[in-house]
Amino acid sequence: MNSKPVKLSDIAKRLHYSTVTISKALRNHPDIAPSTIKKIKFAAEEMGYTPNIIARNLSSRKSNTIGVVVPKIAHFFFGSMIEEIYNRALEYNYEIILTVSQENAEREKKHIQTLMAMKVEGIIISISQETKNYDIFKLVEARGIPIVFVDRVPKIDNISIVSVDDRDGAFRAIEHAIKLGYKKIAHFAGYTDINIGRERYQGFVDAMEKHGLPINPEWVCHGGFGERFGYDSFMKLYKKNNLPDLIFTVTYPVALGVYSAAKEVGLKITEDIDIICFGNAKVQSLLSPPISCVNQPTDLLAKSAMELLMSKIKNPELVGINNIKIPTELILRETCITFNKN
Amino acid sequence: MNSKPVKLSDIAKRLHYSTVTISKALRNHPDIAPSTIKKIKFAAEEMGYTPNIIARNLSSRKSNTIGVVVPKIAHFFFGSMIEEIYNRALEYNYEIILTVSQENAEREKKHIQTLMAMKVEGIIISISQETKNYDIFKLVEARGIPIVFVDRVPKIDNISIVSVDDRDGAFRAIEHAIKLGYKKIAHFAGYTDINIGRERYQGFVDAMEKHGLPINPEWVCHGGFGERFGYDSFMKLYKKNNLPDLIFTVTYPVALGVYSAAKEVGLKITEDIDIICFGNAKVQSLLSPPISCVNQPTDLLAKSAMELLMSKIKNPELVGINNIKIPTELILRETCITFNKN
DNA sequence: CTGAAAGCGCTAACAT
DNA sequence: ATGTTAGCGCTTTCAG
Repeated sequence: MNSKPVKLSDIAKRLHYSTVTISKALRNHPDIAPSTIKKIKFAAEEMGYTPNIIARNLSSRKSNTIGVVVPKIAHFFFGSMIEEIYNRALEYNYEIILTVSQENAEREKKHIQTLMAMKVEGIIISISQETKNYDIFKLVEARGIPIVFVDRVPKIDNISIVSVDDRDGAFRAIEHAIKLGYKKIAHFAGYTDINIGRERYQGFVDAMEKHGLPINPEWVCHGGFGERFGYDSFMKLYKKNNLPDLIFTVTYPVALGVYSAAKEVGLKITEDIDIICFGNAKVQSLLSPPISCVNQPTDLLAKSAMELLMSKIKNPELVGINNIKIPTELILRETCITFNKN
Repeated sequence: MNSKPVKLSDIAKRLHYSTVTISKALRNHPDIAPSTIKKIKFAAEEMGYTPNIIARNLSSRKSNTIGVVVPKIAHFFFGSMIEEIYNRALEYNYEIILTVSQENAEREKKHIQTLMAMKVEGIIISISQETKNYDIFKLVEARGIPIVFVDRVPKIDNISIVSVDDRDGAFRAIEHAIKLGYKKIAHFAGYTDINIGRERYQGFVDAMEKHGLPINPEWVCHGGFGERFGYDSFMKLYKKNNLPDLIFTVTYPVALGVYSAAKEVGLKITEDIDIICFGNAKVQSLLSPPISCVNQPTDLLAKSAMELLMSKIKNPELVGINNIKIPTELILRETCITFNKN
């Protein structure tokens, strides 16, 4: 074992061709006669040739690779998006280098630098919840590397964005609740530094204002996008004996946190306190009660992001549409479907 | 914009050093005087130097990269494992190339070939549920590329494996159920071609036999590791009016499918039919009722796999321990905790 | 259709 | 402590 890899020159020697011919034949270059292509491919196969992609990339100045940066993996939303990005990449015949920031701005920056060093041809990124310095993104652009922001995007002009219509989605959820009769509505809002937090909060505000409802500052909580935040926020209000009738959470994990907390203190969701959230998950319908939500189609997000990135890679000059909004959909299950408080 | 990247020679020219000196300085090579290192690093930073990893890898014949192949991403078990692998890689200062087989043997093979072509220094893989031809794995070994199999492993001798003690875990779950009083126990077993299916099934059989319980062939279902399989299997038994008292599912997603199906036909879990599963998920405790399960510590699995792979990379000759069994843990929640049938 | 020459950007080995 | 030489394995001109 440990046979050293066969290279082009080995095949060339064996077949009495030049390495160039072998190289071209293996890539189906029209220069080469079909018959020789067949012969060469056969020999390559037989000899167990594996191309050295590193050498190829260096030589061709093309990596055929795109970089992806996400805050998390073990999270349904990102998991599905990544999966779909991988599926698309396969179609485009591109490799993916996936990196995970773990919601950490510094790691994120380091990953982006690595991706640049690896000469990725483009980047798809969903920024971390704590990213505030956008210099690195500008640097990427300055280097001429196309970058597409998905879902969580920085506030910079003239960048390519693929996102869900957060504001509208939140608005519709809240308006739906208000029409049901809800007035005491809380919003566990995450971070408003970042677009998804900001926009969803805005949608919430829009709906409340449109219907002349006051916003109770104590019921607008900030702090994160994960379960922990949902749990803590709920407990805070609970301990103050200041629970609303309905909680609108900025993400699905936050809602999960609320479920945990409610369960812990013995409060029944729907009867004692109702909930609706932004974001979806397959298991959501198995929660008890199944939660109603604003669905974000991850497949469409991923698909659009890939398409946009590819078109930017193909036509660096072309500007075109660079802010794609994917519509959301209000999925009603068993929460927030009737108002049954006092 | 689109300034072409600065390279070593650019810095060399500016500072009147050779490229070699620059190269060494940037890598903190002891050859270079600390003062020059500082000077060079400063200039590099100022000029916005980014190393070309592709060139570096080609030249040094070392990619500093390890390849990972998993069947799925949007699945709690794999998601957490991947996340942990990424965390570890960061510590070891290695890059990860993650690929997803989507439970497809052909894709898996293609990915492995790509990883080899990318000159990864090692591979961590959890094989697809339909992988039956193991030639490619032998080829990897023959090429001298260390490979570690995690959780889902092929049946080949003398390979490095990190897995949970599936048989024992399943045995304990079933024995627990039997002691509660359960006798009519079904097993939704997935595929027994693959180790996890085979071993868990064996554990089930062991426990049943030990306690002299008959195994009803109609209650041992095969077909997959996902929700669909759980749903379908349940429905099949339901329609035949042949439901057991307890279902033991081979994975967590399969249990999810059972929950869905039971809900759909109006059967209450625990009261009408009870369940326990292999595998865990964060949201599991939020299922209603929270499911009891055999927990597989993903962090430990990932950690051990990385450690094992790293030691194989460092010492290619060294054999040492190459079959690591991680113990499981029976987590009792609200299913399968009392026997309350007729 | 095929091949010879040159070089991608970097690093290892060996001078100096 | 710094530089010279050579080459990683491939692809891109450009000749023939």
